[in-house]
Amino acid sequence: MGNARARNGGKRARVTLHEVAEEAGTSRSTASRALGGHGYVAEHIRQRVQEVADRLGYVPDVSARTLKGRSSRVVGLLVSDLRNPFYAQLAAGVEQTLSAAGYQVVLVDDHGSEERAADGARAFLAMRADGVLLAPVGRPATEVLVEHGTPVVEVDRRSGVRGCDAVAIDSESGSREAVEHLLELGHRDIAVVVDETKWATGKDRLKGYRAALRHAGVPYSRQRVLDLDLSLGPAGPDGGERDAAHAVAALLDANPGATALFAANNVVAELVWQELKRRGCSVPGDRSLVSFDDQTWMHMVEPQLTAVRQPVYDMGRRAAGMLLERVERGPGRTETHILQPELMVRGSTAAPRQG
Amino acid sequence: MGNARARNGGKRARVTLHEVAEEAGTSRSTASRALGGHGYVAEHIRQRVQEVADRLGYVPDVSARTLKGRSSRVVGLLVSDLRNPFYAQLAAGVEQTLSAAGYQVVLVDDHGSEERAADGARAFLAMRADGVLLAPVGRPATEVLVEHGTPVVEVDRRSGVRGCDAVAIDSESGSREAVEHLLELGHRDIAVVVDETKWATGKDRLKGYRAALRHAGVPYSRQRVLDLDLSLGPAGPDGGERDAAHAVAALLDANPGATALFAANNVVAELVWQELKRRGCSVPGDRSLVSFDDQTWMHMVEPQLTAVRQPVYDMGRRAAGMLLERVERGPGRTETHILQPELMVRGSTAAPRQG
DNA sequence: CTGTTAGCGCCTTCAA
DNA sequence: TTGAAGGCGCTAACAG
Repeated sequence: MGNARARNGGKRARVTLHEVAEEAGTSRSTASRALGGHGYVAEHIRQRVQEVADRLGYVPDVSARTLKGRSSRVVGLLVSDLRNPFYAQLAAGVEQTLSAAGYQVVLVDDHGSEERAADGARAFLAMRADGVLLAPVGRPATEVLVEHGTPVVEVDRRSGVRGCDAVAIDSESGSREAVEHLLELGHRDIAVVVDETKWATGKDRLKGYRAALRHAGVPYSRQRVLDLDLSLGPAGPDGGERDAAHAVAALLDANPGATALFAANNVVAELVWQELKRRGCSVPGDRSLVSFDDQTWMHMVEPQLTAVRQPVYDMGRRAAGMLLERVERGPGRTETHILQPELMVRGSTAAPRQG
Repeated sequence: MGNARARNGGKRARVTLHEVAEEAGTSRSTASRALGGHGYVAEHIRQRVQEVADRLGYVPDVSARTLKGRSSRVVGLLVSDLRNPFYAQLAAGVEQTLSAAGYQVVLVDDHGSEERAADGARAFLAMRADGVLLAPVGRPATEVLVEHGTPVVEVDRRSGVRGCDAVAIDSESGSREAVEHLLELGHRDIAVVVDETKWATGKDRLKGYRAALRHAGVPYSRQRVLDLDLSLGPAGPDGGERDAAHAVAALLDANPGATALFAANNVVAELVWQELKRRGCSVPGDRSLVSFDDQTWMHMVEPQLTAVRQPVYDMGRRAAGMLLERVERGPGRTETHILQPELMVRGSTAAPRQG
């Protein structure tokens, strides 16, 4: 079936609508209508054309279609690190919704680099993407797209650029809840490891941490805060991870009295967990640990980690859905959907020893 | 910078080469040459055109370029489940290599469905993708592509379709090594959980298991084999997982004497591990466990899992590299690269109790 | 109901 | 060194 004649080593010209029409004995327009299902076409003609197309293995050329002015049926997706399960789940959700709607997903991984993100945005523009979903790293990418009138939905993070929709998780309340849980258990000296506090989710998570402390009347101390910059670290393989591990160790050394730790994302949580394990620190005996973002390993380790669960896959689906709506409906009031995370209390948190 | 005049709510026509040429006072051809850097153009003209293009926020239209006959600079990537860290890593490696070479990656997740894979393949064809990377699910997808002369590199699995390159991990020797490790420890009753033995990697992994047994003179029994079909399970969320968990439980019940378990991929390993934990079975005390495919959680749990490590990210990079070569060089003898996995012996395997 | 015509935006001969 | 012309494959008017 579909025996496209495979000649001269597979580099033969593709079957075009012209050939299908010729073979079916009609004009190209008629053939186009027949295959596209628009306009009037005699049923027997429609069938004949369809049959010829199948026999010849005809596949319409989207570039021609796109050029002609219709939509490209392409959506760009820009994430920061596919190896991070968070982004993988996000991408999976996005792909799911988009492919169900007949869109193609063009994937770009910016590795946390603003320039790569902007390059990706330009590539989407060049492809005439109908819309773009991105977890912003700086403003340029979003700016370029919005300026050119491409619908954008920001996911997880927000660049602050006006004119785009967004879907995010309530980082502040999620982390506040996590820290309040620790406070309720009696912890007063709570250290925190964040990634990129200057903007993005890290900022809000730190805010939530501070809010919880303030609310409980516990003084805030910068010394308890470690701000990593994982995504922007040295390009070398694991170059940044080493440094990060050292930094975590230093944080623990500097805060021997800290009875609890709050890790602001899954990567950071892994680092902290490894370091605690490495130094034989018992959890939750010596220190309690909470993570923001719940990943597989967290409920497989012993003790299981208390974590703030984010509906990541759903967030991806949701964002893709918003984008499709925007693409259909055209410009209008932009919206931001905030999803609520959920604290999963498990074994890694308990009352401090000498509480 | 790049102040593309954002008019009428962002749906204005894009800046075209025509406008750039007009604004710069040249013909379109000259403008094209100036921006493309081909052919003769007076230097001052080139600069002026460039400047105008930047000012107007001109972005060349790839559909037009593609239509004109040049390459689309698009590569298709078809995987079976982005939420599986294996595929996420693979995709990350692919994206890395491809984007560095200036290609765009179109991502399709087929969820293990042959039809969706074939649909994806047709979409790649329609986009005139320069090449496609895929972890095959059945033959149709690869067939369609190869018939139409699109270069294909199969990754991890092989469809058996002739005319495409491939990169895979030596599943048979990897699993053989894993099982030999168990045999050396003194295990004789080794149960195995595989995914999709009928073809794909599961088949080879089972082969490796049998080869190891045969070599050691240990009889093979079908009763010790559980063949799951995770990817083809019911579409519903976790519908398949439930059944799978029960099946694993049944396997354990049916083989109370099994002192060791071999899980043929990371998903299966997770199921097995969960079930062992659920029934309070001590590892490696009561049962040893080895996994094929080493994922993060395996060296975070206690005891750490002995696992066959696959260079997944590298496999992705490698496959993408092969594809680019094939795209450049054109048709020729197809190649298959087999990468060697590595057994990481850790705490989940030990001599059987009454050995 | 069907065919003719006219581009979409770009690049690439071919003349000038 | 530059411009004019043609066409990639498709579709949307508009006649017939």
